[in-house]
Amino acid sequence: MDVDETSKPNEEKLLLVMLVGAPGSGKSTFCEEVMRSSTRPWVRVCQDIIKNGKAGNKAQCLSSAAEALKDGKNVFIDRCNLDREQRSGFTELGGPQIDVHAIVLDLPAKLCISRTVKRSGHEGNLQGGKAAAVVNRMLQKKELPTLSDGFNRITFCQTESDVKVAIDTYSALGPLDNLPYGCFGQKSKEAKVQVDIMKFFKKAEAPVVAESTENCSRNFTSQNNEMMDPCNKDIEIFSSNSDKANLEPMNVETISEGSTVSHGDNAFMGDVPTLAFPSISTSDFQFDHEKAAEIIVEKVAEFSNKLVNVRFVLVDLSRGSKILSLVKAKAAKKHLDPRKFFTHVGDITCLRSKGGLHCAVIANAANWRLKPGGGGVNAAIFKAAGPALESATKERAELLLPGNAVAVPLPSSSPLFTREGVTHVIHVLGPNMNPQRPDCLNNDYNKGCKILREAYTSLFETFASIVRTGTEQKSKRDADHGSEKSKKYKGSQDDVELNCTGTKVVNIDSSNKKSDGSLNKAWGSWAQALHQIAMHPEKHKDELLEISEDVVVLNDLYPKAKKHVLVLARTKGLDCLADVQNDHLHLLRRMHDVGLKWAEKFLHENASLVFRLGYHSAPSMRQLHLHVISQDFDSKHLKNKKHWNSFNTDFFRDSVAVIDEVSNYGKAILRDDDKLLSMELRCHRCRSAHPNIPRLKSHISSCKASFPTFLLQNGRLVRTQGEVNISS
DNA sequence: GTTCTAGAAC
DNA sequence: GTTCTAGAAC
Repeated sequence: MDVDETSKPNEEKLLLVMLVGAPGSGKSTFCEEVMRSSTRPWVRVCQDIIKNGKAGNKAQCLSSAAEALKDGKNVFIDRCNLDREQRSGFTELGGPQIDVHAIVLDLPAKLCISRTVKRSGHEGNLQGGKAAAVVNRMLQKKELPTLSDGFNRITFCQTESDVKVAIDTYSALGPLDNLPYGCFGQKSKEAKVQVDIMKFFKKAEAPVVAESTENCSRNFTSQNNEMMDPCNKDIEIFSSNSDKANLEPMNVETISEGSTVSHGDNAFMGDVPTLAFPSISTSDFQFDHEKAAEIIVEKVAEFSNKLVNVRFVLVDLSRGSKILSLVKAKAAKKHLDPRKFFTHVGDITCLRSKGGLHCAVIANAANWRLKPGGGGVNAAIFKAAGPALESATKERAELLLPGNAVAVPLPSSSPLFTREGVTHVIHVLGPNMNPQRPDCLNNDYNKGCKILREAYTSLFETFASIVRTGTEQKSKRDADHGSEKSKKYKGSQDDVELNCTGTKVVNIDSSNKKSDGSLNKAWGSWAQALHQIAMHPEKHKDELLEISEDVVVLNDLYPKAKKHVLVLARTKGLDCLADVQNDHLHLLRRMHDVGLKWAEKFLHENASLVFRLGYHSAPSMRQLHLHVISQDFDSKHLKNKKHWNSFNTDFFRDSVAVIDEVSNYGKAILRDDDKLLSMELRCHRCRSAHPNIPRLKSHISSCKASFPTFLLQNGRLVRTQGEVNISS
């Protein structure tokens, strides 16, 4: 308790009392209770109704408060006031005859949410699941008031009985009674945002219920509620204020074999999502250690600033490792927070069992084919993880380009999962300087450093995305998935093999087998429209925007955004992305150029649009077509989850990436996975999750967040100049 | 009661 | 791909 002696009793002073709390924390009730029994005259200034019963703004509240005080009334400021900005201005109303108090209703988020969701007809009109999202967002951004903000007295209430006491205190204040100055009500650690919010988002609830026994430790966020908010992940995780990271100090190298991470008094301390990673490219790939160490430290510094509540651990088997000592020295020099980044000597496959260090995510220095074996870390991880990792990897991707990373959720059958608590392995491929291996850069360190930076960026971003995604990445339940899948493609069960409706990521060996169309029986009658147009454009002149020898352009019949056109290849037998081979590179580039031209034309008409060009991994309509689609997704035709996810998950393959992959590997990487299309609905800008399509659409109609980094890279988005893309 | 999803038919 | 609709979710 921090009592200031300067308050004097028995002097007639007015009070300006600011309520601080999320919706549902009981601010209005507080005011009402006090006003009911107080002998002082009170005025409640409520932003939700200040404008003739409608919501007003802060300025109106300020002037209304000032007026009431001038009138000799005591004032409650009944609005959330959760951040400094919201509170600013009100303390200035205080003075010799006016004390300014704050009552912080810091009740459990769960309680606020359930109250807010339940209530109807509240003045702020925050109801239903949306309210849960709002409450969470507010609580994550909250900045508690301090005396230095200009308050004479602050009362913190963390329980309903605290609130009751405060109500009684203020109710009992007669006109001549004054309360002592200072801070009251012990404030413990920052309240955590409620995990229960997930219950408002159906999909997210499912894994918890259905897989709690099987997968309990996969959900590392269960011990870290702050990671769970699906509405505001970016703000939480990419927050730059790191004061939330209540991590215990942990010195570099204090964790070595046999040591145990202390759990301290912070419930989630022991389970801060941690990424263990080996040094990429310095072993078999013979990358220069000095340069690699520089890049590691640079990238860790960058990401540990961006990510709150996560840790990075560089792991190497040997104590005398050159790369470890280089990195340690550079990290110390750069004053990297040893709680967020440290090095560890030990086997990356036994971090918990032998090192006492729980890392939910480990990185693997993979090879481009994502195959086990070889040696070093790759062989060790595949061996330790068992065949489960191999099949799970196959399901996610079949090859990896240098500079890229791919996350693989580890099936619960894997020993790495059960023994070490590893939930994900992130395969990452760096540059290669070893002439014995593919893609040797021949000591071109300009290129090499660039790729290594990309590799770490991709690794850390993938890690961040796993942490953000929390429970949604659940392990594959091996048995039922495949059979389920074949049901979907009626009429084609017998040719599962090669066309783009095949079951999984396309097999590398399969790409050259098909092409004459004879194997392609998967297309229903309704799927032929584009094919017909491509074969006989002259019959469809009215519907077409452009006809040339190799492509035609048309408006999508059911546009999923304000602008949505298709660039349709006219090549016979080229039905989908899976059919694309090296020979089609020229066509792909041409389709991209035509698509760009149209995007630019639309941008000329409406500069606020943003376009993305790409292919569906498994299109519904026959005949290869490139989607050119504006990112507003403002369309009555966007009706269901599949519509959304087909444009906003990895199912959508950016044209630029496809061209890259085909030129490097002769084929495009496909993410033809039902799971992608049924993923929870997330805003493509701020990544917030939404329980259904109408809610999502209402959110995206006003979301102004900038696009996620990966979309800003490599020209994936097409927009008017001045809106800068990150080039990498 | 209304809203929303998801499966079947086309 | 869409439409229709039963029934689940709210």
